Amino acid sequence: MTSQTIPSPIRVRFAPSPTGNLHLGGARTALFNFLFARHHRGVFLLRIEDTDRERSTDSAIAAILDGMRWLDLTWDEGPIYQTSRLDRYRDVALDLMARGHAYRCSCTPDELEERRKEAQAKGLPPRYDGRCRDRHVSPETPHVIRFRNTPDQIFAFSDLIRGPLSFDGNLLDDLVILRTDGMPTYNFAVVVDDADMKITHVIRGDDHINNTPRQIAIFRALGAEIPLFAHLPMIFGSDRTKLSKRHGATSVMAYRDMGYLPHALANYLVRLGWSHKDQEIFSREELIALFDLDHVGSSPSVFNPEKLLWLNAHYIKNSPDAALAPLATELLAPIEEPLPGSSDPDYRAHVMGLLKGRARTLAELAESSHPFLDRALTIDPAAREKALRTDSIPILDSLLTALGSLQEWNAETLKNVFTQIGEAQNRKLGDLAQPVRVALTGKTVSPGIFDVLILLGREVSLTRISGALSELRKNIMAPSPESSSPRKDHP
RNA sequence: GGUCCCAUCGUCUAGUGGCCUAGGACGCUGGCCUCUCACGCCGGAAACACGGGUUCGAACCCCGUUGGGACCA
Repeated sequence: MTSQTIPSPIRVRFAPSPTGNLHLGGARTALFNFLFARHHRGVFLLRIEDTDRERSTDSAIAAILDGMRWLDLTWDEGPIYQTSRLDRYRDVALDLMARGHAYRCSCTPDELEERRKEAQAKGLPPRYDGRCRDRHVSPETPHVIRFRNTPDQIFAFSDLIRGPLSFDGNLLDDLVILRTDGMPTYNFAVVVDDADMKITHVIRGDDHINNTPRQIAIFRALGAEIPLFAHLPMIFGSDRTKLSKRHGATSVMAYRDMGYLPHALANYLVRLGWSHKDQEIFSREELIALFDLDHVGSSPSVFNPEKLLWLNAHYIKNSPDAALAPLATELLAPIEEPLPGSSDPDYRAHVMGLLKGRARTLAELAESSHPFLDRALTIDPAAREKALRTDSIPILDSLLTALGSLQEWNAETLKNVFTQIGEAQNRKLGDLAQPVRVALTGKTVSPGIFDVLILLGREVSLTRISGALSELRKNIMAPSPESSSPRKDHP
């Protein structure tokens, strides 16, 4: 709403519960908060909501921080741990009680459960009946502290994404704010924190929409400034239910391990819900310059791994070769015997330059670079079947001889050799290139054949071609099966 | 069950009453390029959930229906 004044400076927060990895939905919420803060030159703070001691773990905290760092979502304040603020929650609860906004309740869980069942049996909503509201409960008896809900209140607010929303306060019951063990409940801790931390905009998942009226009630009782709310729609899996492991990897770090670039993921995530005209590709700077809440949509979106893959391929293609090399190296399968010179950064960058155009992930990039780094070559059986057949013997044989006597090993001389032999044997370039490609790389797919020959160099190229040749000849000598029958295994 | 949210191609979305015989992107698909695979380029199929209003005019505003979803229990 343009009529609302935007407080300045803007302060936002990302407040995950450390019960698992940073997942895609959380990452997008963090990203939106981050971009909003940067765009408005505000403050982005990170708060760890770890009051659920049963489910919170240190490893989850570490995983969330790792995910945030990997995505380069730097926070300005925090991480602030709710468990370090327990005294504060208790003080506020006591203060609320002193001012009549809260009261002690000694109803036991069993009693509550029994009354809930009764109410349901009578067709009544299963709410707390307010039994302890005006009863004196001594601080010595085990008790919780409940918030005293004021009747006949209307909770109306204008969601920055959805517009005006209103809730009937009579439907709210007296929620517990402090448990028997002194731990604050979720809605209470959030409000105390947001008030204390002077949060101006609460940007969070819309699974919290129904919590908002209760939270506003507490803000009011506290006499605190009520922040503006922006509820982001959910991210669904392909079956339009909440994204979960069933839909594939959901943790941000799993995408790193699969060879995704952090900015590719960020670019993908930001377009889930937010848009800027027809633009799909955004640099980080553009995102900060362009992002705002007014173009965030209100309907849920379905996670589409194919599009993420496309974006990742785009960013790989546009990354500097030298930057790619160390990233791909992390995902590289073990090398048996390094090719001479293959650890040289310039050589590695050169390999990346030739391969990055056809890789969609860093993992694919690593996989396709293996033949250029390891002397030991694994030939893909399907590739062998397709391109290394008996009729490629004369081709490889002449090529080997001609290449072996070459004075200069460069694109021009290599091309000449292929052209001459092609003409002599009445074969097209493709007929020659494919067997050579498989002999050199073990795959039917590779960069241009002359690029491969040059990259590998004379010695390795000739060795691999003659290796393939003798392998073929061995097969033809053996009591060979028909060409259509399964290939014999090689020792 | 109660409360709340949502609804444009399969998917992400543009669209804020006339510019819409609805645009872009992923995916799919036909072709070009070509030593393979990609990239790139050119083309194609593909959507305003339904019904009522409001209006000279509705994808856009209102109501309802249907369908999804979330939260609480």
